[in-house]
Amino acid sequence: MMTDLENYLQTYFEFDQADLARVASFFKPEILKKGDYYLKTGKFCNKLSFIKSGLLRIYVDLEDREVTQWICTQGYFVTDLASLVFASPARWNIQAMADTVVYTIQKEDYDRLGDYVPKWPVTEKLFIAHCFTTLEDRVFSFLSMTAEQRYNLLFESHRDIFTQVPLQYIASMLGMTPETISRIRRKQLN
Amino acid sequence: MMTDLENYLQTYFEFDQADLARVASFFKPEILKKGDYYLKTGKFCNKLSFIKSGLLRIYVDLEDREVTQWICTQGYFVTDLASLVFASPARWNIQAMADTVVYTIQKEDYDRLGDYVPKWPVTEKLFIAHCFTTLEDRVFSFLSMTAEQRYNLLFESHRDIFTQVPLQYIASMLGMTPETISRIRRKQLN
DNA sequence: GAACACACTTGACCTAGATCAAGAAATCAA
DNA sequence: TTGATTTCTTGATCTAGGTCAAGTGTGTTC
Repeated sequence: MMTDLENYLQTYFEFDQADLARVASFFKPEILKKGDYYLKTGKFCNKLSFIKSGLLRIYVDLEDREVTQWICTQGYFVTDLASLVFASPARWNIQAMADTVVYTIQKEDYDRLGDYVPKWPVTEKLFIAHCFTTLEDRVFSFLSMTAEQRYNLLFESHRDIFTQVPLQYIASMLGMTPETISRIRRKQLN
Repeated sequence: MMTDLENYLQTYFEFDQADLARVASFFKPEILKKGDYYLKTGKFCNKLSFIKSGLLRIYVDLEDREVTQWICTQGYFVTDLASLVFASPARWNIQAMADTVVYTIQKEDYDRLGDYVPKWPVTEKLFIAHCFTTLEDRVFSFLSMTAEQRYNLLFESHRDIFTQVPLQYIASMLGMTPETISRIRRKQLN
């Protein structure tokens, strides 16, 4: 029987069944209630998690407002990569927006995955490179698209976010205001 | 005697002298004249280069304009990571904006660096993670900063670009127009 | 089923930054 | 040196999207 996690790992990585099980075995379930923090700015992020259900918001507090950097949903990984990899203080807050279940691997296990699974280092590189590419696209969207185009792009690719998350957070991660999204929506109803 | 490349590798990576020389030995000089293309959209990027001198512009052609994604200067690496790592068609054009010398490693050697330098896979991961973090900051700048703030940030961190590159390209990579930069400059002279 | 808290919409107005057009400067070419 | 190009600045105007404020749902809670 395959867990969600193994199933997900398989779609991303070319592991055989044994490696799959080996990697997955290091992840332990962790439960977050709505409002709980997975990570707070300034702490060290010593874990990486796969989201089984629920959703997490990555954001930063500024003096006068907060900025949502991304919302992580079911089937994706979440961590503060810079903090995990470089052992630097976390830049982001990560908070559950609903009751959430994640599978978590601790940094000490994460750092030793390569000892157990020879393919791990290459796989990990591919994974991080994939994340890099995603961010490249996101930068490009700010350089080349209007608010409406960015909204449509997100809506097509992450429809699940829109059904579960208050508009203000979606707007923030798109670099616009909730009012603007509201107007885009009305316009699209003709 | 250390080459620029070895020197640079050393500042980023914790290689000993032997590994440094081993990695550097795979890089061969390549000369680009102003206007030459390092890479064109749709081709496969089968190399990674370190810029010894000169500068390269990464950009995309849209129907009605072009968008500059980044300008790479002396002392940095350049490639299309997605194309190199996933063997996908390049998304970007990369063109020399001045006579440029780079040290280039071919994909076949790059893919085998781990065989010669055991530390390579970990090092490479750290490097790509660092690039990821840089892009995260860039996304954040679009979510949280005004045109003037983004301009100042780039000016502080990459002053060399401003002395060598026409304004229109800098403006594009900042997501604003050349006129806006011109006005920001005047304002800052009081 | 009031009263309250949130989320979302809508309108009126405002502003950062874009667009367009015309000049200055600087750079290059011969 | 002079003309030709390209780059940069400046002004006038416009507009996408922001801000502010007032509704309108739609749950929740007691």
